[in-house]
This record gives sequence, C-alpha cells and structure tokens, in this order.
Amino acid sequence: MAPTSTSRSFLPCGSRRRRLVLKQTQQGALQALFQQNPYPGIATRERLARELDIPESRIQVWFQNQRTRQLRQSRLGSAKSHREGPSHGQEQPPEGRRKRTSISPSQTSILLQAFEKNRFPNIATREHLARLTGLPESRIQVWFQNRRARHPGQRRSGPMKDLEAHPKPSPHVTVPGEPGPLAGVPEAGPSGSNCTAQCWSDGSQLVIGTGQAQDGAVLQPAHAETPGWQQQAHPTAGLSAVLNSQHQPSAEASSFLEELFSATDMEEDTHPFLSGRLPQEDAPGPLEAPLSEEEFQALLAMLHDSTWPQD
DNA sequence: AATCTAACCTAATCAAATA
DNA sequence: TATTTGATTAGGTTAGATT
Repeated sequence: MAPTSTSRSFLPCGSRRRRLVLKQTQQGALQALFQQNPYPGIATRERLARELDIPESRIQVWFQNQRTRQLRQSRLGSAKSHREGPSHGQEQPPEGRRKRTSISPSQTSILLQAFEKNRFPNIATREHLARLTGLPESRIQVWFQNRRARHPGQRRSGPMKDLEAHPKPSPHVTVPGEPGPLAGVPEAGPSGSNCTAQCWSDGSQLVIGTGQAQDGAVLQPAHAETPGWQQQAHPTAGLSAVLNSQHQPSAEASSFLEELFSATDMEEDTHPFLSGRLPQEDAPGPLEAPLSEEEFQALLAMLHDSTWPQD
C-alpha cells in the first residue's frame, strides 16, 4: 500500500523511525482487538502484523500507547462522571511472551561497541546494527534500553534532546567494503510502505524501488521482524475465547480478523478490508541470506576501525 | 496554532537461561 | 539458588501529521 500514507514522497529524515500513519481499516482492527484484549501476546501480535501488514513492533507500540490513552481517558472520565472505562476487561490469562532472544557473544560484541560509541542510536544506526547482527531492529532497541538501564553512564540531558534532536550530520555507520546502500542503512520505511524513497540519516535520499518493508527488514537478511530463527509454531495463544476458539493455521489470512469482527460490534465500514484482499504477508520476502560466519567475523573485524556514530 | 498520536524514553518488574 | 539479561509494563516526553 501507499507509504503508509505519508503523503509526501520525500520526507525530512529525522533520527526517529518514520512515523507510521495507520489506515482506518488498520486502526479499526486494532481497536477491535484492543477491546477484546489489551494485552495481546506475541502470537497474536504477529498474526495481526501479518494480516494488517504492520510490523509487529509497531503493533506492540500501538498497544502500549493505546493502553496509556485508555487509562488516561478512563481516569479522566471517572473523575467526572463515571463514563464507562476501558471495560474491555474480561480478565484473560496472559498470552505468551516473545520467546527470549539469545544473543551470541559475537552479536553482543557488536552491540557493545556500538553502545560505547552511542548509547542512543537512532533508527538508522539501529537498523544497521540489525543488519550486522542479524537481530531484529526491535530487539536491538530493547537491548539498548536494557543496557542503558543497567549500565548507567552519563545520560542524555533531556529526553530526546541531544542526540535525536541534533543528529550528527552523518551518523550512519559505514562498513568498509560494503557496497553503496548497504553502508548507509537507509531508514526503514514503515512496513508495507512500498517505500520508494529511502531516507538517509544525513538527509539525503535514495530511491530504491519498491518492496515490502518489514520493519528493519528492508535490507536485513536474517529476519523480518520475527526471524525464522525464532519463530515458533505458537498456537494463537488465548486471545479471548472468541478469538482463539478456532484459527486455522493456514486458512485465509482474514479468518482471524473475521472472527474478531464477528465477535465485536464493529461497523462494517471500519473493516472493509475483510471482504477485500488482505495484504499478502509472510512473503518471506526477497531477503538476503543471513551473513555467513565468515562475513560476520570479517565485519566484526572491520568494526574495530570503522567509524561508529559518535555521541 | 492546536490537537492527536506514533515513536521513544525511563524505571520497575517478570522470567528464561545459566553459572 | 543466585545472577544475568531479554521481554514487558506504566507512564512520561517528543515530534510528525492532521485539523
């Protein structure tokens, strides 16, 4: 679909990931699911990710934000009258978490080097690291969060101030020897964006054609948000009785959402996509093969004298 | 300009892997 | 069993898109 609706084809490149603008259909589906279960587990999130063509990490963030909004609103409401709060809440057994990612010593080594250079990597750097390590960008983001929390160093003066607000002219990492685009790690377009305009952290842009971007997987060979190396045949862990009552593993992609909506009093027009085609997903994508051990070690070696983004 | 909300952050905590 | 560390949460801030 369209660049997730960033109506401009060339965006100013910030250090954040490009903001995703949800379509109404996507919004509607998320809302509906949220009513069913505001704490979806990894299986549900991934399923949604496939069917709505939104990266799983964005789904997770959306639910986080939505819970905050909901809470704020319900507090506000209960302060006045008591407007029905979230009430989405038939308690549900928590769904399964993401399987713990195991990060190898060599991957850790790369991350540590990056961390020493910059504790607050921007999206371009994170995606570059994702490429180098073969880990999903979202896991790298979490790794940095945990690392910062556990190894407090000098912290950034104000949230988002120094680094993100004033990114170095060219914070992207250049890997010697890597041909062109690889070195620059363009910002990943929001998933499904068919992003034609790739932004570079230094503000330049590059058109690299179309393709299903999958959060950090634009160039990332080893994974698309949820890498195969970790994927588990997770039954749709109990979302709600309604939702998980049946889900044919390989049935039409829409089945899950159809069930969702049939169980929810959603207006038809909020989910017209149900009748139409769902974005084909799971396209394992024309992703490259993961780095071989040899390449990996070579890159590791190169890192020693490569230029990491500085703080 | 104001509003909305995705993206990002910290701090606290849970939980899996391992010494 | 204790420790380490990846995953998740609540809740706050920033900034891009929309009104």
